[in-house]
This record gives sequence, C-alpha cells and structure tokens, in this order.
Amino acid sequence: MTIAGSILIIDDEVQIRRLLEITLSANGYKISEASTGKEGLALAATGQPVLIILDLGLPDIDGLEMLKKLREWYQKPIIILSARNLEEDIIKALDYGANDYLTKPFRTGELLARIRVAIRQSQGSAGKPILEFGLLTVDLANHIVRKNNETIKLTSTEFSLLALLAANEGRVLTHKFILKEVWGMGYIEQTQYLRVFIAQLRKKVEDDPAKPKLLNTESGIGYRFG
Amino acid sequence: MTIAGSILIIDDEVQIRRLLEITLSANGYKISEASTGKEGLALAATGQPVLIILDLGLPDIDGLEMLKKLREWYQKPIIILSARNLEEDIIKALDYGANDYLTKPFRTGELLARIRVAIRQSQGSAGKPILEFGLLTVDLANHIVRKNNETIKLTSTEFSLLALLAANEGRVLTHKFILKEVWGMGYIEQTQYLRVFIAQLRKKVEDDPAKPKLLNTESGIGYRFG
DNA sequence: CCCTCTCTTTATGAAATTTTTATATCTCCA
DNA sequence: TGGAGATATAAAAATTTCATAAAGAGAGGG
Repeated sequence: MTIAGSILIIDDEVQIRRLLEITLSANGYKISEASTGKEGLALAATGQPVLIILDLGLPDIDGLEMLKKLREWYQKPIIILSARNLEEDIIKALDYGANDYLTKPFRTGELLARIRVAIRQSQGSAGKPILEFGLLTVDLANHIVRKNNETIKLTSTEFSLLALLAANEGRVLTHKFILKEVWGMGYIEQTQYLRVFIAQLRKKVEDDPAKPKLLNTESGIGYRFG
Repeated sequence: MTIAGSILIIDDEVQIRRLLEITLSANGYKISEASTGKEGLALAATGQPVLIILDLGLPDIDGLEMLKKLREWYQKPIIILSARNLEEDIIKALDYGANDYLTKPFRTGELLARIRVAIRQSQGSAGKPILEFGLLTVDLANHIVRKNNETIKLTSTEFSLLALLAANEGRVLTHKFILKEVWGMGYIEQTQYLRVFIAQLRKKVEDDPAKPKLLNTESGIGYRFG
C-alpha cells in the first residue's frame, strides 16, 4: 500500500489531499495519504516516506503534539500546512522541528519548490566511505573494520551499529534513534538489545572493554562514539 | 550569550539592515553587513558566515545572479528577503539554491525561527544551537557542556536543568516553571529537588560554587542564569 | 542431521542516577 | 537581634539503568 520513497500527506480535508495528490504525482512523486493523526503516525512508521506534509489542524491529535511525536524518531523533512497564520503558531511549529510552514491557501508551485529545497537538503551530507579513528578504521562501503591493521570480524548487526555511531562521532544518539536505525521502527523499545550489542562491540573494538574510549554510554540518554 | 558564527546581511536598505542588526544581535548572533552585491560577495568569502540573509533587490547585481555566484562555493544556508511576492520569483530563488524565502514586510519572530531551522539543518541533522557564555558552552543537540574546553559530565536531569536556564539567560524562572519543564507537571511542588540539583550543577559548573556567577538564586521566586 | 553462527531472551550483579532525609546556613523583617 | 521561612549541601536510601554472561531459538551450510 505504501511505497518507500514516497511523500506522506497527513490532512483531514479531502479536497486538499486530492489537490496534493494530483500536483505531486504529476511531478513524479509517489504519495501516500492519511486523514487522521493516528493513521499518519502509522504510515510514517511503516512507509518510510522521504518527506511528510502535515496539516496542523487534525481532528484527533493536536498538531504540535503530532509534530513532537514524529520528531522522536523521524528525521526527514516535515513541511507544515496550516490555515493559521499567527506568527506564534509558525514559530512554535518551526521550533518543534518543522522544516517549513505554509499557510492555506498555498500556491502549488511554491509548495513544489519548497519540497525540492527540503529534499535536496535532507540528501545533503553523504558521509565518507571510510572513517578513521586512530587505530580503528570503518569502511562503510565494504563492511570492513580494522584495528591495528587487522580486520575484525563483525556480524551485520554489529557493523550497522558501529557504523551508525562512528558516522556520528561526538554526537549523542538516543536509544530510540539507534534502535530505529539499526533494527527498525518495531524495536524502538528494545533497549536491552542495544546493551547486549554494545557489550559485544566493546569486546571486539575496545582495548579495555571495561573502560571504553570509543563506545561511551550516556546514561539515561543513549550512546556516543568517541 | 552568543551563538557561534556570524550572520551576513546583504541588503541595500539601511532601515532593514538596522532592524536586522538589532533583532539578531539581541538574540545572540554576531553579524556582518553589506549594502551592495559586490561587498556582499567579498564579505561572504572572507567572513565565513554561518548563514546569509540576502535581499534580491540589490542595486549593482541582479538578485538571482548573486545567488548563483554565492552558490558556486558557499554551502551554508541562504535566506532570501524580497519585496516581490510573485510565485515565479519565489520558485526561481528556491531552485537556484536558496533555503527559504520571506517577503517584506516580514515578521521578525518568524525570521528568527526560520534562521534557527536553517542553521540546525546545516549543522548535521539534529543540531540545535550551541550556547556560549564566556568559558562555558552548552551544546544542546549533543548533550555536551564544556568549561575551559574540558567537557563536563552531567546527568540527563542536570543537563535539562542547565539547558533550560541557559536558554533563558538573564530571565528569572520560577520554581514551578522549572519543575514543570524539567520534571513534568506532577512535580510542581518538589522544590527540594530543584535545590539539590542546583547545588550539584554549581559544584560542576561554577568556579566557586559558594559564590555562583551563573546559577543565581532569586529568593522566594526561582533561579536566574547569568 | 549436526554443527556453527547469529540473534533473541533471561538472569544477575554493578554502576549510575534520582529521591529522600538530615542538618547547616542564609535572608528578611519585626 | 532573634526567629521564621527559605535555601544549600552532604550523605543515605531507593530506584533506575547498564554490563555481561549464558541459555534458548532459528537459519543455513556441509
């Protein structure tokens, strides 16, 4: 029903959905639609949309709450459509993680241009193929990890986890974010998996697994590489 | 508080420059200004601004040409300010590499929010601003606090508390407000929590915890940062 | 079919953090 | 100046979170 790489439209007004459906598909985008917040959250989780167009005036969930919920795990662009044009609303939505905010009625050409902006930004940084950290190198393309010039054998889950952390050196990644990226949306609460795999990685990667220098834990939040 | 990096304003109208200068510096941004396209290009090259605010109606260079020239080498966000509200102009500017487009007259609060969006996107996916207070820096996105360039270890509650106070530098926040924001609605009466955590923070953050300079108490009301 | 490899669960002790308690100190005003 | 209410701080207790080993489950290869 939903196809990866699509744009998800969450709006309760059928005319708007129809208009967007026509406009967007005429411009080569695949689309999926939801008319309620609940449905929208479900589709966002399962459909892996590259961008979400969100109406703030949904019947079942407060718009800002919806935005907050999405941003707990969804990093790609969210463009707000709203009938409200109060500065206060716009500021709040943008600060809650929206990428752009258009008021209804909107111009379709402008919306398309703003979608292009959002998408080109989200595709911006394509990381380096090989990451180096002193004696440790992580070759993302070839799934090879070396320590002191010897290759280390990692399972594919272990590699995904290490690659994710290494690619975000210095940043704290939350449990939920890591679980979503490595295991998928359905595993967002399985914090214990993470602990088990971090322990395994430390055994293989750290000089002294009991005193980790690369895989640091941020208690109550998540993990940080480096 | 200052937010790292400067914003370059390129606009020929002196009133606009003055307005932006006041608004932006009041919000902790360093700024530089240019009144012509030529001057703007020079400053963009030498000043390494983190963001450019560009007026499309410059006297010496066509706005779109200017944008094109900048985008040949400048990757950070460019926000367009323009008197023109034609859809065609907006689309062109966005497709030429602008990150956002506001029409004059604009609302300053909204502009500030859109600047925050642009900056957080250019700083890797989830980057909120980095707050600086002399020798103390608070990196909101990465949960990192540095003092004299050494990272200080804070628990997640300690960090939330510090971040809240720091983000509201100079303002007095009441006990109830802080408790509501950091612990949640149900903890509004737990003033003692606050005292305990403020004491812990002072031990970690202040030079002399007994004579706090950053975490000040407003007896009977609450606390104030700075 | 058995062996190996990996992922998933479960169990347990350790560590970190939060909450509670206790006591000392400060501040303001009568 | 004295006392009441507010604040600071240390330290103990309780709770939560984390690390790790190990057992169970499932898949795939020989």
